[in-house]
Amino acid sequence: MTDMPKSYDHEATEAGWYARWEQAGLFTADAKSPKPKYTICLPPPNITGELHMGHALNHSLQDICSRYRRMAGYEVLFLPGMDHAAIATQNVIEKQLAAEGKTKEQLGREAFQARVNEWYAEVGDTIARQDRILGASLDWTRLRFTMDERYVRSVMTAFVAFYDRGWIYRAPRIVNWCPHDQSAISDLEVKWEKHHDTLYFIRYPIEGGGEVMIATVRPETMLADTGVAVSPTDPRYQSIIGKTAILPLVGRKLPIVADDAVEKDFGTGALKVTPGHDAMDYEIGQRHHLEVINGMHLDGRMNVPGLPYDGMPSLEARKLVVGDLEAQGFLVREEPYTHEVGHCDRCDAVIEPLVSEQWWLRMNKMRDKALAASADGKVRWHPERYERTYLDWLHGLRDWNIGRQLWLGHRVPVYYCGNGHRTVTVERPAECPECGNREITQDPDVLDTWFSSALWPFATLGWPDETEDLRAFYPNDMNSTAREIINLWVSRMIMTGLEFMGEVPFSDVAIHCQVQAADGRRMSKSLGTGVDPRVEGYRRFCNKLWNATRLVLGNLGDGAATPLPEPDELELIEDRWMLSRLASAQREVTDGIEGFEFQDSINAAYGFVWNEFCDWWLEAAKERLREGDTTAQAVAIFCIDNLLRLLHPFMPFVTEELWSRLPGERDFIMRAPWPQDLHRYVDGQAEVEFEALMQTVDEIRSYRKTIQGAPNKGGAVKLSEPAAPDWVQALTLLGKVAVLDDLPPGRSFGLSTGSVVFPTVAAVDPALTAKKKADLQRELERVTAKLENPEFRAKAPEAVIAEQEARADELRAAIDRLV
RNA sequence: GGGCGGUUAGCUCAGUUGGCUAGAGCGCCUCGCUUACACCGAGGAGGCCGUUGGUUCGAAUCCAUCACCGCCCA
Repeated sequence: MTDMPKSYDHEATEAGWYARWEQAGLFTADAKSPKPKYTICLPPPNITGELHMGHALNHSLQDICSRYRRMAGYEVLFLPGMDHAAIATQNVIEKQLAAEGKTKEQLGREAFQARVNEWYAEVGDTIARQDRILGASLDWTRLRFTMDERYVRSVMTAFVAFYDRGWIYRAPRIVNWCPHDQSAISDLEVKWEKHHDTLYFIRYPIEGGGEVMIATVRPETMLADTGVAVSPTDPRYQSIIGKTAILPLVGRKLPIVADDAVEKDFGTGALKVTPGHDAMDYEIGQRHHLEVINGMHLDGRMNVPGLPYDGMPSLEARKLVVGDLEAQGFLVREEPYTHEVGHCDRCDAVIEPLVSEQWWLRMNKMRDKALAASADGKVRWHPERYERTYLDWLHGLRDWNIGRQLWLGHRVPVYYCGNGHRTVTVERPAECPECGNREITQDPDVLDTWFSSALWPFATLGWPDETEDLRAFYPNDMNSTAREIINLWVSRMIMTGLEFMGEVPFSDVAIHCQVQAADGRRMSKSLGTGVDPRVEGYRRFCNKLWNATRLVLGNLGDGAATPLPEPDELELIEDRWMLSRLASAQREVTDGIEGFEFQDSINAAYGFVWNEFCDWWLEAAKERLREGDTTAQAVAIFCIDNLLRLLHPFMPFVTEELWSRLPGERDFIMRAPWPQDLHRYVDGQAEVEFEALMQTVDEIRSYRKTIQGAPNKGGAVKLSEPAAPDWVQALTLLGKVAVLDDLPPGRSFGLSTGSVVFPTVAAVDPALTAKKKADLQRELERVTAKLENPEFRAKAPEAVIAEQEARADELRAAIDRLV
């Protein structure tokens, strides 16, 4: 028969295929190919650990698109890569060191970097292995890492280009400071958490008499206060605007100013202004020319020389400050207070807003281009609603703090000579171009990791060099990402792509749902859910596919070469129906992929294979296959050939394995053309007729089950119309009945196409019949009521009315049959 | 505080422009080891589609309100 095992063994069959694909160079893109190009640059996973289920899903989605496009005739580049993820990696390594009782400072920069390199190598291998297990058809000959020499050069080039445009500048600003990482981080890297704190009410005396009460959750920051602000429309405070308050514990004079930013309803309506340690206060301070005092060191300890709190961690200082305020009579009361506190996304430390010198990138020009590109429809979002997320963020976009004070990352290409001249060049200068001084030092700051990621779609292809790859594969076609990455990454790629390449980096952005897929297996919601059930559903489906193929191959004999008959040569209703359904499945699967509705694709393919090909056609054609009927063989092979190709993007391994077992010379399935030209097999009449047959079979099966202790075969059917030979054959096999002209005695039931008799004396469960009848009658009443409503008749479309009338007739007939 | 999404069968979710007789997979119940598959086949049970209103001949689908959950951004 066949050498195929009885069930599909994933491990045995999958292990070899990836290596064979790779060896055959099937994933290697040819930049010289005359075919149309299709490019996806894989979002580079952070080299911080193994891939998780979100990656698996995302990589799979991109692989589906890549494999589909290859089969559809495109030259596909699916480019793999990894991201150095400076701040995240630094944290990972620091945690490892901490577990060993060490710190990075003890190690020193060089040893730390060596340790990081080891880590990159190890994790990089793991990630690549996982992608191979997943089956992702990535072009490993083009693997990129954001710390590769060439990539670093791209990053430096971009920095210098921005600098030369005058968009990069260094300035003090209030930033989100992570005291643990000792670095500024961007707004997007701050996560907000609810904290239960205390709101302290403190009175500040006013020069010349009186006082003003403020409320704060961070009393220690008052040591850096330089003003008091009230709302200009607050009647309570009109009289004190312009006066001067005296800062308790310190004695500093604080101008009292009026500013719209002050919320009258919060606290006392009077705000202590600490421009050095609060973003909003900083803005108020700018507007009123208040002094900026830096009250904190970069490690989070207080910087208040001359005061007893100097050098204390902030929380300790807070206690002491509150105690002193109380002792000196300035503290009025305390209230419990819940508010949102910023934490570092990477290390969870509480963020301290503070003023620091940073590198900034001016975004307004790039922002405007990105907005225009969106308005012109150059980038399409799937689902569409995410375009708004992108646009909203762009509209409120401010200059980007691209500097970080980390040990890891791309060091900014900014050099200073001994005389203090600044040079910004891709390569380290040997001497100062201005004064010839040879004492050159590089700025210690590194770049935000997203700065380098923003260049991904073209830096991976060799930019700034005009490489063959860059010409062939830019712009990319699709970018697939999780929605929380839209602003961090996608928006920035669009901006840099427009700026440096003059074109959007990709035409479509697919935002995948946050559904988790289990490691190592391609899956979707339609194949079951949850982690284990999913793997389970996928496994079952593979097995079903395996066995359907096994059945066909086991009965093939010598008839394998029979060509598929033309549509008008097909005699049997089930064959015509089957090929018509195949054409329809091809359409749905294709439309689903093209339209970024992958779920629809998978559903269509799954439903076709299981519920149509296996459950109906194979069951009806089994007998013919056993007898060596060459038409049945041809239809079977044709269907399997096509459905394997339709499934290949979703299930690369099992389809490749089964394809290789089909008769004839077989190249790799992933090089086979995508199924097409099936339209001529569409046969609406065959579908209607076969559906009637399926309904008849359903009725027979259902009646059989209502008879207590009924055998699962036997019985006789008489059709009301003269029986066509192909109906007789199909009914006999599917309904397990004899089709006769004269029914024998027995228990008789009405069918929509005739009647059926079972040779039994056993009783029919009366409760079952009664319930069925009641359901039908209730339904009939509803339909009748609708039809008797004159407004329905007057206003509903003709087709709907006709539909309801037909429905009523059907219900009446069904009720009659039950009697 | 602003924005977005979700709330449908025990679980996880589909339901396109309102016409639904509300579906799927898993789970559950009954029957069946029929020579592709028990990783299977057959039959079934199970839902006032989160709340309250509104528009409409007709609402899971449109509008409004509320409730709870989640995410993003301030």
